[in-house]
Amino acid sequence: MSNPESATAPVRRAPVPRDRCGMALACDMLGDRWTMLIVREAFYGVSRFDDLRADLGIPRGILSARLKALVGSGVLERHPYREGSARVRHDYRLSERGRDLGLALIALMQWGDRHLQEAPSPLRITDRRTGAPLQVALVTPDGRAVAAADVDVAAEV
Amino acid sequence: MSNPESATAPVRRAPVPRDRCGMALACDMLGDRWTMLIVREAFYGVSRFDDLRADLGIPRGILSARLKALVGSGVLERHPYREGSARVRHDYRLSERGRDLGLALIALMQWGDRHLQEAPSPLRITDRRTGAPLQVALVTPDGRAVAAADVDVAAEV
DNA sequence: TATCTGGGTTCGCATGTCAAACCCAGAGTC
DNA sequence: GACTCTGGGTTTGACATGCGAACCCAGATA
Repeated sequence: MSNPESATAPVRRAPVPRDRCGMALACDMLGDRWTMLIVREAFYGVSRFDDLRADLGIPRGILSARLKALVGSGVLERHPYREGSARVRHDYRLSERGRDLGLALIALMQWGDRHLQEAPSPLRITDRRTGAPLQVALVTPDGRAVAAADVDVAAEV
Repeated sequence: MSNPESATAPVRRAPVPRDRCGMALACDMLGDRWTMLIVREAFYGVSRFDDLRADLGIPRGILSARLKALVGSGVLERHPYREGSARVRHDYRLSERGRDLGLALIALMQWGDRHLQEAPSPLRITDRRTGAPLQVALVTPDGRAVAAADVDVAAEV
């Protein structure tokens, strides 16, 4: 990514205002200690209140509030289900919008695996057809990966 | 991404424990209201305490603490600089590790741009050689993008 | 000597987080 | 038809963290 070390004038302001930057908006929505972890669980398929609670060790009140927010912002959907003759209950599953977050989560995971961990993660992300391991990268519209050195980031005027 | 809608037994536990999941570790490090936004500013090249403060509207004490943590975890580096004859000061710039977070940030940005915003972001991420717009995707080792439907996610035993 | 500026630290109050206790609907049980 | 169990919550009150405003400090400038 273009990051001139040269001693030009320092950047004083982000080129994109916060309220028009998708990343900043995403951070506002996902940026707290639990929300990302809840989405991660949902991504793994954990969908029930008590399972989430047990798996994450999150307080009930916080989990309740975060789930409400995630449903409200369309990342999770609340689905009714019944198990045998039990009464109807609800679980929380990724919506289309939530599933689309997968790439960002994987990118974060691969970064964490590279930099924050000694042992490699036990999670394998592969091409279903060939079994080849997959990595997050920037690609051109015809699907070719581009080296970091060839990536240009610039704000439109 | 493989997300079976079928009525199989629900997943009760994440397949990867939190202390061995790069994503969870990354969330522990970056998961609060400000840290990601600070990294975003650094990514844009904003590097000085007061510029960060003005741009983000973050309280001084919090900014100071977050910068310390980010330097401590090796995402930012504190560099001395001097401007003209002024005394030596310090600014905060992405380290190699921090620069490597770029992909995850871009993934998050593109998700936010797609789902959280009406107007497209003014930020253009392009191939320096051809000018083609770039997108985050999963690629095989030889650099070919793989469609989401062909991606398989599974934990090793 | 006084002042300005970048880069902080220190305050006291407001807000958020937490664990534990409580609630509640319906199914099974006696 | 009272009792209890279970999933999925809400309430409560102590504690931690966040916040803005005020203060500090070093060196350059006036």
